[in-house]
Amino acid sequence: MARGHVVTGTGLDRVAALGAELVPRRELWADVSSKTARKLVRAGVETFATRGFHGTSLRDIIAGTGLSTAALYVHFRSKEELLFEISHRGYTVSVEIVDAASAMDDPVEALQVLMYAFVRWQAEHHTVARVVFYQNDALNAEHRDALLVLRRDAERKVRVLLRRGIVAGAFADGDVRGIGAALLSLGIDVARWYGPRPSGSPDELGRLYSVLALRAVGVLD
Amino acid sequence: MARGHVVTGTGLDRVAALGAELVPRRELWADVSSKTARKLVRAGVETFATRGFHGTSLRDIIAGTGLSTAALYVHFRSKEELLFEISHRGYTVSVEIVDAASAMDDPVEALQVLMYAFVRWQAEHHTVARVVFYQNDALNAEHRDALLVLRRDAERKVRVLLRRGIVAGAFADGDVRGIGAALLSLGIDVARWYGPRPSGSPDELGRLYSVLALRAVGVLD
DNA sequence: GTCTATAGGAAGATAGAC
DNA sequence: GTCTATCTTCCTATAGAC
Repeated sequence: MARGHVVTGTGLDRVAALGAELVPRRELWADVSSKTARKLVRAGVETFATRGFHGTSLRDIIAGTGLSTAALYVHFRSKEELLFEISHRGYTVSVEIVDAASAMDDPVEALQVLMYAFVRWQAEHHTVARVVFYQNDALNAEHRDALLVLRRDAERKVRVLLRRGIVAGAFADGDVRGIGAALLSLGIDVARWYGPRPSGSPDELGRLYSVLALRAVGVLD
Repeated sequence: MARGHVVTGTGLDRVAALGAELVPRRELWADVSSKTARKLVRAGVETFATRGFHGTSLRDIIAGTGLSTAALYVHFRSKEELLFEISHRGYTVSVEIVDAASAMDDPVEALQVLMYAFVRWQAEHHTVARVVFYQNDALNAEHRDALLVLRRDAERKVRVLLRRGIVAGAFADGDVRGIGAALLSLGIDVARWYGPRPSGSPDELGRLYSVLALRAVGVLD
């Protein structure tokens, strides 16, 4: 590539190292109440991701778990609540990544690390992410609203970071709302297309997207 | 903004004018065989977009059309075929936009016009686009494969354009496959978030994204 | 081409035994 | 906490009259 430190890679190793720290390594479903509930959550993720919430029956979910459909109701109030459990966890992770990256001093580095960590997580957990970001319409109003709060929070924090970069003279002045939305959009959409035969590893994708993020904000180098 | 002709807007009016010509103005469902079939297609678009294919019943579709569920089977072999009719049209439009833009001489202008036209179409027809790009899993294997051919075609043509820009010395050398995917990803995802209360008009969004496309390829200016 | 009526099956959720 | 059995509702698709 041609343009300065943005793409020569020296900085990218550092971004990848810092970003990798922000990607939660703890078992994703550690907070789920019981072992059986976790089994159902994992089965729900797989089936919801491939057939969608409405395309998935209880019998699809329990297939392979050795459980009955009735067992689900011991651990969740409904099929919809199982979906919410999954979605809420995903949104929480996203907000945590945005928070941790935003806490960094240098806005340039913060933006790169944010994008790297988010995209890497989306790629590594693309099955989970597909459910988290593409099945919101199947939730009831209360649950949908709860996630909307988290989403708005993440969006706002990205805009704050962008403004910080502009004030610091690191990013070009511009449409903060539009560019912020585009950056998150880019990251979320990874879950849609990143499939079983991906064109690059989560790390490689994170590196590329961290560069694209800098270019999008018109980093002045 | 700060960096040269890319963002100062002089060129953007020209991009918008050229791009607007590529956005099909013909009635989207003009090719659908009969008036009643068109009515069903339109109803299908609305319901599939809000509740998804599997979340939509035949009774949801026909509600408000004055037709019965049986009427649908006169015009389509199944609910799935109705979805395919919609999806196929959307993919066709996308390929047409990519084709028309790719035919332009200057790769910089071609890329901008491509992004402008595609994003503007996605925003203007976000209801249709939601169905086209987010319900493919509900199609049968044969229909899914037919769309995959069109999708691959569009992806390949975008990569050809990117390489043309690199060879011409207009774009920075780089990860053509990854950046091409990211550009399409950015455009497609508009359909997911562009809702009833959008933050900008389709034209404004197209302009912004045409600038982001240039930045993504590292236009050397 | 449209309707009413319905077949035939699968859906989400619950009852009650263990 | 888990099961089997089942309730009730809703689903896609078809039959047959007009």
